[in-house]
Amino acid sequence: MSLRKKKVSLKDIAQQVGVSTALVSYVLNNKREDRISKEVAKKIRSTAKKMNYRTNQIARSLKTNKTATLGLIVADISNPFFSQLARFIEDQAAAANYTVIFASSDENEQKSQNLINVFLDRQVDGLIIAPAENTKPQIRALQRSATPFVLVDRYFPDLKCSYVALDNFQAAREAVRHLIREGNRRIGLITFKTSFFHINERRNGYLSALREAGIPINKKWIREINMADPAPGIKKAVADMLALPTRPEALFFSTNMLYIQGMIYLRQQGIKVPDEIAIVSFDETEASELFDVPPTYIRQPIREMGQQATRILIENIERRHTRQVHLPGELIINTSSIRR
Amino acid sequence: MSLRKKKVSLKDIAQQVGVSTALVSYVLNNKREDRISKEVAKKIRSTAKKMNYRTNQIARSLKTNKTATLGLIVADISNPFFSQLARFIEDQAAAANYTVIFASSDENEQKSQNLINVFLDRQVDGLIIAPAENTKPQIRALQRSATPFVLVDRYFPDLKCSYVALDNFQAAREAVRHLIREGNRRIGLITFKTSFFHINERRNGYLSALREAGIPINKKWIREINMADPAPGIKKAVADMLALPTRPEALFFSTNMLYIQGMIYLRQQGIKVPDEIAIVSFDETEASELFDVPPTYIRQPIREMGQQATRILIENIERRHTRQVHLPGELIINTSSIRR
DNA sequence: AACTTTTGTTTAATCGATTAACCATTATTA
DNA sequence: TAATAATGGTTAATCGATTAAACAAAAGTT
Repeated sequence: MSLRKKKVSLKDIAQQVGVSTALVSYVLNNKREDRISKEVAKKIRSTAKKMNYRTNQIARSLKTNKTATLGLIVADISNPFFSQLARFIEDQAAAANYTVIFASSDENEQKSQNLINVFLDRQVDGLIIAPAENTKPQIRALQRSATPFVLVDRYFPDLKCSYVALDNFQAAREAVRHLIREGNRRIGLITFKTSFFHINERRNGYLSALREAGIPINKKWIREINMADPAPGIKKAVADMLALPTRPEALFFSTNMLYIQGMIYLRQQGIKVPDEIAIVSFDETEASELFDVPPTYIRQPIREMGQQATRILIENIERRHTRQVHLPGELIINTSSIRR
Repeated sequence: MSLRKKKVSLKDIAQQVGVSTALVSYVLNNKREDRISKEVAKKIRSTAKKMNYRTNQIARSLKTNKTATLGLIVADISNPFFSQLARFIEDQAAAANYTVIFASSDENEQKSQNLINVFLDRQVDGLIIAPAENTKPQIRALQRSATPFVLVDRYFPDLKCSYVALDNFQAAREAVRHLIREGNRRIGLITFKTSFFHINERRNGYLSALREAGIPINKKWIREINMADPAPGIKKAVADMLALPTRPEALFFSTNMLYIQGMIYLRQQGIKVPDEIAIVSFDETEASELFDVPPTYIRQPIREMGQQATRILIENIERRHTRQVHLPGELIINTSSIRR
């Protein structure tokens, strides 16, 4: 039930020491060190410490017009990909003396707009955004604002702004090429029905790999799952494919979530991977450990993605320019795609 | 390569409309509505909109001494328990017009102290903290500061401060009572070796349930895993117990992580759950779906935890007082603990 | 001795919004 | 009609830190 204690300000220290606030400010910020007597500096520092002084960042920000804060908006914080990404971004930002404040748009357009506004109101120095679906107009509006930003993981190809993303096309093509090299010709694709560019690039990579190998595209082997309630869709998609007269020998899942749900179903049905069907997917999670076969998958360079996005943003803040980065995925080959 | 545009301020609007900044402020904050002519108010609002004005929260905060921001420090954002918790806290805070800025201490003492400092420097109105191990001194110091805070999930019983946590003792006791009711008498415990009060309460609940049933405690059935690198420890603990001449008929895992790793091992060894060994654990994750038997577990009321913590904090901010809340866990009974 | 530098510090404006107190007008009332 | 109240607004101080510019005193230079 203690009364609210007032925080110590520069003024308090100045009074205590018997100098002006200006001097205190100079000392505590290590400015004009040549012009300040050692003893006074020492005294100021020690009283600041004694009085437990901490800079009021709000006041500093108002004057300097900098907050040393980056805003991070991820699409879904409950997705391990994003929580890892957030962590790397935080670390990289901290190394450059920035704090990250972050929030999740939960793949929701309205929430995304709110968050952008909240962050702008708080005068963040810059934004890192993994944009939710259909938020292109929001990003376009952001371009007209004063605040630097970088997209990450997802982007809009016709929007000229900075971003860091996986080269999804080449990653997916690599994955499917691998399946082809392993002797599979009937290769199914399970992906989301979406306007997301990055997801559709995965499909394009799949198609490209088939075409270059001269394998005809079979529409029955391509299934697009509704994002709203994917679980039953995935089950049905896999079931349908397995029931085809010419069933695929291999499946490419375009996201980890699709893969997990697909595997759960395959296991329920007692279908042996890779003997009856070979599998390649995206990303790793601790869940994969629970299936008996170690998965072949595309590993995204999450750390690098976070680091680059942060670095580019900070560069942007200090000196305006845009930069687009495509990072390569790495195909990690494991049992799930290799038949002996 | 556009030049940084200056943001629109109250002054700009005032000049445009030809009134004082005070008036603009009153209008935009809906204050003194009775004393302001409708037309002027309308004009101010429309020009504000036209000029795309957004309040500079930094300036407002400096004057009002409020940031409308809560700081949330979780122990490990990659843990789904915490990412869910974060989400509920965010929602609840948003409903009360607070923004949450959050960060993860990664169970690291030093990082925790840094984050507390960073948040205090930014003048958050209050803090919600899931404290890392050995951070009691930090929390004690926080008590002496001006900033209200609430602990969540974890707390220090000898520290008189607000917190919201599960009643871990009773939850664990309930779980073990259930195993006893199901006819098990040889019940093993796999837990962490830690100074965390909440984890040790789970052990106490286990002991209490055995005692009240008159079952003697067997130290060989209690294993404490090193938190630093748990996976091999868990494996060994389970293996050792299974190798005992009188092996337990049931196992109580005190955290979800222990449960997952334990199950992986049991599956590898081809041990049937619950026929050969009954299992009860803590928390649910999507991973549980991947084991064939639906788990019996203690469900924590995460939403309520987040909501209450937020509500109590905001109350704290507005009118100082402390409050301790213990929430009950709910035992969800499933196949993993029921032998037919 | 008169002038210039250097040294150590202070003054005061500023960032943008808030808000108590004040000031004109224009009704209203006695 | 004079005093009072209501109406619609403005003035100016303030939050706490930053920083260019000014200033006084001491030290150096010619």
